[in-house]
Amino acid sequence: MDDHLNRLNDAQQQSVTAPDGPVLVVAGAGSGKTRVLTTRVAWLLSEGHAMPGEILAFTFTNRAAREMKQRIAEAAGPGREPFWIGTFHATGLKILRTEGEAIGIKPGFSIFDTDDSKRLLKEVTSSLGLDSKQFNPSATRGAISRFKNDDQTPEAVLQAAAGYVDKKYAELYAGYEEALRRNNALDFDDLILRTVHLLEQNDEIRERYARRFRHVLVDEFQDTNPLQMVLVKLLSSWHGNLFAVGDDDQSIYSWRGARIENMVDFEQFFPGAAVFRLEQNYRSCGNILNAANQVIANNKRRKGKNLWTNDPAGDLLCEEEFVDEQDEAARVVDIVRQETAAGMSRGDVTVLYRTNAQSRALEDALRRGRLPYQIVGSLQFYERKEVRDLLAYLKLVANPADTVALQRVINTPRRQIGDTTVGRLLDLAARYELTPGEAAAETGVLEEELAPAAQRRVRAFFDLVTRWRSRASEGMPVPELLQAIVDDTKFESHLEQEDPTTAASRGENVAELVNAAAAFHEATDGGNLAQYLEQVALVSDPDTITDGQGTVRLMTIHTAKGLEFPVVILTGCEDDILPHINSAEDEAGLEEERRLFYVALTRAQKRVYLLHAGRRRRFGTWQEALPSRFLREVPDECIERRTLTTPQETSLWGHRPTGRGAGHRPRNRTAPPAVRPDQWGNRTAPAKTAANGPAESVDWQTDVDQSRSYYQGQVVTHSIFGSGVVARVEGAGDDMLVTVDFTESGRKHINPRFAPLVPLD
DNA sequence: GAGGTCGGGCTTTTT
DNA sequence: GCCCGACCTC
Repeated sequence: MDDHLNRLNDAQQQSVTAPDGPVLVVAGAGSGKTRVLTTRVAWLLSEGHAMPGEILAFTFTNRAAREMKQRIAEAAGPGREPFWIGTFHATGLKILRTEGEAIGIKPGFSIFDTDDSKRLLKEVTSSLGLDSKQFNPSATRGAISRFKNDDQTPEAVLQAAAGYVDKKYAELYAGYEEALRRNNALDFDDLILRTVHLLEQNDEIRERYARRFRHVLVDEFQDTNPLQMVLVKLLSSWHGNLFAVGDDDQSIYSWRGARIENMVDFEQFFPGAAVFRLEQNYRSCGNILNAANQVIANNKRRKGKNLWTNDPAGDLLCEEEFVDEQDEAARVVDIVRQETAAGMSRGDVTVLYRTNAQSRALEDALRRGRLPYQIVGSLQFYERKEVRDLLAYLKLVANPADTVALQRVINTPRRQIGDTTVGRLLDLAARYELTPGEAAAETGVLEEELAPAAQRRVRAFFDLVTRWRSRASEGMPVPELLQAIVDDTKFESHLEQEDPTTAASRGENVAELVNAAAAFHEATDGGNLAQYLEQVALVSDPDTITDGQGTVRLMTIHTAKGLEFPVVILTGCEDDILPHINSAEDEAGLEEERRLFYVALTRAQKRVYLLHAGRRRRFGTWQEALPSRFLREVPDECIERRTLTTPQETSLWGHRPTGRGAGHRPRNRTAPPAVRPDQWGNRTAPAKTAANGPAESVDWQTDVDQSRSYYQGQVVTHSIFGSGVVARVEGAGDDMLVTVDFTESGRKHINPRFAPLVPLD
């Protein structure tokens, strides 16, 4: 243990060994936050302050929980890791599974994810006679989520309702709660909300848990919402030992109800709290840290801190401007090649963006460039239709009351059971207060509304479900059950029939799902169906990040929080994207966007590229874009700026603000860049060598000379776009812009300095 | 009940 | 520019 303590700096040591009572550790980016948390737990254990079962730790992702467990095991020895380390949602669920009946939650309940909730809400909306366009389920779900996170009941919302819309939201909320109850389901927010209610309403249970947890620890405290705060208070109420770690500068979830005040006003919430500050950064080189510090200093609502490092200044940051998002994406491919040629592995390079929609152009370019990549988030494995369909079968097996799952699968694959039949079936079930399966099993019920053929088909379907259900209760392992469902439903031929072109890859996803279930079965030593579904419901994007060294990773800035990478490429550094157009109007929104930019910068250890384009496709139409205002907040001495602005180009894509860029250009023009000219000169050879070897290196000066020789009608190749004909050459030297009509990709504007154009003689 | 076509809306971030 | 849902026809 001493060994572990001695490796910490003073501030870290003091935090780790803080005496009982409330403790807040303000931990800047890269200041060893996780290390302090894990060492604190190991220290509590080794000093005899707590047994493993008496420690409760909250994280925001399963990945963080896993990492924490692992590190504690290293520090405290195997078998000593606490049992209660998990996300707020997983911990709430764990308590509800054992104690939920005290507040009327029936065993075997389902967890509804966002998609399930929206489907359910859609039904509720139309049953209230409302238009689901005006009250679209996404927006309604968001509103209900906010109500729940503020611990407001439907009745309270109704009382506070000012106008028509608010009143309808209250009705929808009430209807949605009722529908959840009928489906014996809880949504994400319920996992915390209901746990809070359970503990508030039941003195015995609250006391039992609060006494058990001698020490409660919370990671990413700046992201807690009011409800989570209440939960933390309840569970730490007996011993009063709360150890919270966070960074107000990294609070980026206010839209999800997070209250930065929980952290900023910590000492008011917990009088007598000890506060420690970690300001030494061990992650980023000096220039990156300097840039991040200067940017975040523009925020007014913060506790204020200044991160410092012993590390050298390192490379300058690079700002680069492109004509459009495709050029930007082509440059990303270029950078990856450059970095790998310089000794990085592809997994060391991470591409970040503000919105998921931006990933498309990047993916296209990476695919064309034959660079293996991994998208973390957006269309995740568990969001694919075929996967969700099969999971819905499992959900229905586990919870007969789950009508959302039922409607998903009753006619997938086709069973001649259409919307009319399903509607009648659900009506009957509701009328008799039975589950649809029970209604089908009852003699005489289906007969009331359904034609004989429909009765037969519905019964045949529930016969299948009942068979699977009894196998599950006999203890059939989840992977085998899943395989039985795939076989019994002839799922593979259903895929084939639905779309032959995608059947093969979707079939692989099915196989992958069975594999994943088998992995679960092994890892959990024969975990049951309910446990499997829980685990699947609570996976989040960051949980799926692998350490695969061979793939470039792409993700949103939100997803990247808490991670670090040697090289970060932040794309779309443009006003209306970062800061996002929907957040830029008020000061609070703008400050959160700035924190987002700050989070992106502070992920990087060695190098940062900040890319932006002059225009971008949005909803199929081009949209002009200006460089992000945050770029101007990065001090000139730590960044190398490469912008495209020349008079000629101004005419190319219409009105550009005059004067912008004038300050940067002389730096570029008068001399080769101050840093890494070798890297800027690196050029990737066209496709054939690019795929199998390191990039061919060309001297900077030679490259500039070579770039003078483009002429109209010349045939050239480009590593991404293939071959094409030069249509126009504008500018010269560093500012040259060549318009090329590519055979496959159409017209593109290329700056040969950024993207290699090789003449074909 | 199935399969096709058409039009509208979508893109902020997610446990 | 794409996806989903509404609507239409067989």
